[in-house]
Amino acid sequence: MAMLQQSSTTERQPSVLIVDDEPQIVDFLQMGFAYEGFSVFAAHTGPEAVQAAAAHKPDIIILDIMLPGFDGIEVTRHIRRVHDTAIIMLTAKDEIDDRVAGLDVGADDYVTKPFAFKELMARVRAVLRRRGNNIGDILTFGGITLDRGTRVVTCDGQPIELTPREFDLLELFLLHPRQVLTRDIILSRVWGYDYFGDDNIIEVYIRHLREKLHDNPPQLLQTVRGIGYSLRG
Amino acid sequence: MAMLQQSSTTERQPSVLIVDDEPQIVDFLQMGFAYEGFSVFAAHTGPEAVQAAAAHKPDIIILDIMLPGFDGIEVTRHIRRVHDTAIIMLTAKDEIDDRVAGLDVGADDYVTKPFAFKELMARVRAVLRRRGNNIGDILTFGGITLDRGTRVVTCDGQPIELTPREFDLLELFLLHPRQVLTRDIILSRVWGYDYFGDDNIIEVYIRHLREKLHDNPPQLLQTVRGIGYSLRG
DNA sequence: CCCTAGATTCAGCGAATTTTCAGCGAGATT
DNA sequence: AATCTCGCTGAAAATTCGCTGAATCTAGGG
Repeated sequence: MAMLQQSSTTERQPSVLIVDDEPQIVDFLQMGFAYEGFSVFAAHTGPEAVQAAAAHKPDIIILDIMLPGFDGIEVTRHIRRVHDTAIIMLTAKDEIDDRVAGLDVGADDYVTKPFAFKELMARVRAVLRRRGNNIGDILTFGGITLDRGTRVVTCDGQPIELTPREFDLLELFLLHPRQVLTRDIILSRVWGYDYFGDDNIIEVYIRHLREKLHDNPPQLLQTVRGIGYSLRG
Repeated sequence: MAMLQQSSTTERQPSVLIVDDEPQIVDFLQMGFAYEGFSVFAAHTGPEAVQAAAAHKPDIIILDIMLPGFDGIEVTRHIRRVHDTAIIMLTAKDEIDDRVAGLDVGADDYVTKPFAFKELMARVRAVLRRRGNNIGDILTFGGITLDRGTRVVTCDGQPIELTPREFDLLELFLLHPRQVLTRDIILSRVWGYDYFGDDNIIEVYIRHLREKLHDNPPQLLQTVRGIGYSLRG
């Protein structure tokens, strides 16, 4: 899959430390967070995690509660002793008892495996927001403002009502302004990698956005014939 | 001196200024206050504190009495000369003599280190309440008032009877006004991490709240289709 | 044991949203 | 200019989603 470059207009890059002994999970999360504009650190064991937390002081830590030898609860205790980083725990469904302990120790939230990345991300934002760190919560470009917390979108100061799909699509463009997003990428990011429908759906939704953003003739959302679309000033 | 308080119809986030030269303490408090819904400012030195107090006019200041160079007592004098902000002093156990001086200068209360955050928070609420500013204990938004201490809720001045679940749900929304709360987050915050029931339960309780708050058609508790709900003006 | 308040489940309805589709027209290619 | 590709458009069809009213379940108090 093609790589996307993160917008350089973002204020500060938030950072995340991912701790899990399963490489698959780490990879999966790494891609997701990188895509969302986080700088990503990873650790596979408890001691590594504690060390990485101290070294990098990430904004948030995603921590599997089940780590061999030195589990998530221990790790949380160690980290919290030194630095107050936001922590979200990952737990399997059948480790419910562990969750309670996790929250007692001071995790800010927990997510049960299996989970959708989107949900994890929503919780990450909620936790960061609660701690007064609403990094990357508001996206702006050329008169458009999109608030991921309140889901309010404005165009030249006027609030705009968007459906969920429209919102996701616009969010994608705002995350990558000026870049040309191919149809493939748009489909997989907004409709999911397992979408098998007609790709005319993109044209339909681009039209909806253009209408609602009064982008006629198209200036903001430009067509790149044969490739895809691009958000320009 | 009249407090510079905003109109009571506005939902207002209480604010706190934390002044300590130990980053660990600052971080610890920051986390706690943010979690309790305060907006948090921090300063590490006396001059910084005076400046921040003037700039942000926080509802309350948590002030370590021992600051290098320019100590808490000086800071209190400076601040009090300009603005009548509530102040709680932090003192180490072996600086007890300082307490007297601290209270003379006009701190509203003091807490000795080490302390439990819960205790500090209780004193903060007490001080704010004593000053007729029971922010943080009482959540309000758009005509709704919710007292976390007495669990009394009023809507446009009229008391409203809520069941425990209804109360918890409304409290969650009042803690995050304007934010869109996803169904997942609502479920886990109000029903707990181990709730695996039907998520239609949320709709049922939203309906109850809307009825009791006379929110019909829905304005306060708005549906965000496909995502969740949001408390708006 | 019954009664009650509260919590939860459930199925059907209607509206909002998503998806499909066929025809049209602008650009590109020859 | 003829042809072809690809994106645009309007509208219909399919689907999802939240709302509702009522039934069921549960725990606690009399």
